[in-house]
Amino acid sequence: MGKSAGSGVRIDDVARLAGVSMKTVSRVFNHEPNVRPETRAKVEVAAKTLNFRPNPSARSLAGNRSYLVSLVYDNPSSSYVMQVVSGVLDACEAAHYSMMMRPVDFSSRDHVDVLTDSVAQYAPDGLILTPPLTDDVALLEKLKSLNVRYASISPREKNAGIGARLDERRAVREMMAHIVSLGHRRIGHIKGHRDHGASEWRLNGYKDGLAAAGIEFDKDLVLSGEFSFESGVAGAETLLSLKHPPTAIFAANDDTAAGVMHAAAERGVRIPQDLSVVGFDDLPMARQLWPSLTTVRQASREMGRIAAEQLLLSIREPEVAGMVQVPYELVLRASTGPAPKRPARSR
Amino acid sequence: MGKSAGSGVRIDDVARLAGVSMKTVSRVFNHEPNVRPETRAKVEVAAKTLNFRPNPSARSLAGNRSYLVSLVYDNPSSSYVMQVVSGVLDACEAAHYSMMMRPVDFSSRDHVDVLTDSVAQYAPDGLILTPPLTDDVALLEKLKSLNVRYASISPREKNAGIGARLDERRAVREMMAHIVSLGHRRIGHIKGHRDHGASEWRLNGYKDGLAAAGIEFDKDLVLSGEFSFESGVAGAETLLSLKHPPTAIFAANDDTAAGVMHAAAERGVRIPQDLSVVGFDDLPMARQLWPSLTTVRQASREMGRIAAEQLLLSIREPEVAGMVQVPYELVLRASTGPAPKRPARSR
DNA sequence: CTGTTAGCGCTTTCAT
DNA sequence: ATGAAAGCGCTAACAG
Repeated sequence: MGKSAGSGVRIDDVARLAGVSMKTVSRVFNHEPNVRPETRAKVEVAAKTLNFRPNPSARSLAGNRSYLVSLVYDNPSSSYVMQVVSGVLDACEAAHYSMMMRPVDFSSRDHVDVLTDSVAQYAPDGLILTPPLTDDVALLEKLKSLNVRYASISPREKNAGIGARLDERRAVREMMAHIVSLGHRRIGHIKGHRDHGASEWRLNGYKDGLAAAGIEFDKDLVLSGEFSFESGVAGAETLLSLKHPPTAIFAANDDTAAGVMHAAAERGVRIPQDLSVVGFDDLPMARQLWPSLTTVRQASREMGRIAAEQLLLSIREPEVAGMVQVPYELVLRASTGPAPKRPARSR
Repeated sequence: MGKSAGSGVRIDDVARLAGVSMKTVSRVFNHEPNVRPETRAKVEVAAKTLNFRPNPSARSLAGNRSYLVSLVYDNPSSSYVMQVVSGVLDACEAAHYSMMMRPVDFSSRDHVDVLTDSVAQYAPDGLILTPPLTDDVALLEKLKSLNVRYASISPREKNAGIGARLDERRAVREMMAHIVSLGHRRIGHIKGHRDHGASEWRLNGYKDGLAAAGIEFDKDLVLSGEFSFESGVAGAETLLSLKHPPTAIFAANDDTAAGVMHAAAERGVRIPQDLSVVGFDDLPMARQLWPSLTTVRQASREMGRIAAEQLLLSIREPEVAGMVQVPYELVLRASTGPAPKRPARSR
């Protein structure tokens, strides 16, 4: 009950059993060089026999590092974050690190202080930043000045550093090619939240897709949004009320696409007969919508794992850590179909 | 960069400035009694001036406790867990504790060992258990034998202990009364996962509701499920294929309800004109389905916070901590309506 | 009510 | 390649 060590086994017990010094055991457990393989083996056997587990507090105190990674996120209810959590945990467990959760309200004025305090208090060995915190220049400056290491998931190009990203622009361009191949020429887009780099990449992918098909960009078909269900509803209502409404809508993410489908259903616009809808993310809900949603799969767990791996790697070998490209995948489901002869009309 | 203490201020710096001993500072920071109010004030001023933050590792090591709470959960992608996370963090921050995430695969054979290992390694001062781990008798026994404290969220009656729960049976009974008041007499139910106490409570609430309305229980209208979208689809397909299909379906949770709506849409069964659908949980998606889902709101964040509070309370005053009832709320939306003259039929 | 002393279990530094 | 001793920053046990 709250005993600091689960088992009462300490490092000198292991040392005694293995017939070496404490320091040697320590070396083995920290993967330090300068230990003869046979010595290492002896120690490992002894440790296993006694079921030794180094006490994290003692380790941190003596070693002056916390073996702690802090996952910094903004949206506290999203299932996206849970995916990332799983990935970060995967990496941490493998490296005998632990992870703490650090929610931070991006829109609040003092969010930099909140994070700074948290860093001061827990002294994590590094942070994992998720969007849009990855692009908060004030925050990044602060972290640099404090010499706090961090890895980013899907940061904007200019803030790259180390972490994991995905070529969203290219993914969307490919998806657009698919839509075009179904015969669509009037394709609407509802943008993501302006704080997110993803919004820009996806918009650019949309433009690329139009250009590749020789379709002129029509600003009336592009509406602002914020990655939310509500903005999908609002955007779809506007688009479907146009004199020449689009026959397909690319929503900046799955939540927005769900909103589009909601609005369409309410007006009696059939999907995909009257209107094709595309999202981005491939949340679990994408399969569950009716009709199921065509979207781009973003492997968030994978990205969490990779970002954490790069972070931990950067502690040992700062030079080799970097920004890793993660593959995407187009998931074609039932919300897309051939362009109708006549554009969508409310009934 | 991974310095153990954010600021280099230590307890004896504070002691010196306040003109007291280290131990007195320690007393103040741990809310121990036997400190004169004015001494306490002096210390607090000094600490604030120096911006002192106790080093967690040193605290844990010397105090033989970790100031750590472990959140144990099974479903690693659910947004339910994220809600609970937020609540637990709220409580932990207030008490200067930290939280670790401990995913555990309930269906895996060695999940008790996984958890035991985690406890041995990190020595959390307590665990927060979420369903269905709350009712894993082997696990609970193990924890008791190891003297590991825990609080449970929505455990079965017999495993109660301390934590937070909600009167789900009564909530469902009330919801059933609402459905009955709309004129429905043939009401189907798709059950939850059999490992979860919630499945039983919700089934019992369903039966209570029928009994209260003088409707005879019909076992053909009750199907097994597992809290998943898929089981909602399957259940609805069976129910809607019945010779006398129900005019309303109470799904054991929102995911299942989403599946029911999906299956209904596919068959051209209109909601709520032909079929009323009810869920349980009030996930964000409940608002986003079309039509929006009538359901029971379960305040998961609140429950997480309360469970953590009770856990922390039980460390200081084991006698006063207990199982706290959290209120529910019926959320009536668009998926329920008057019973049709004739039962739902596929078109 | 307050202070002194002796560790907590590990890693560091510096020898060897 | 290995070891001995000296702490890391805090709290427990005991004094006063």
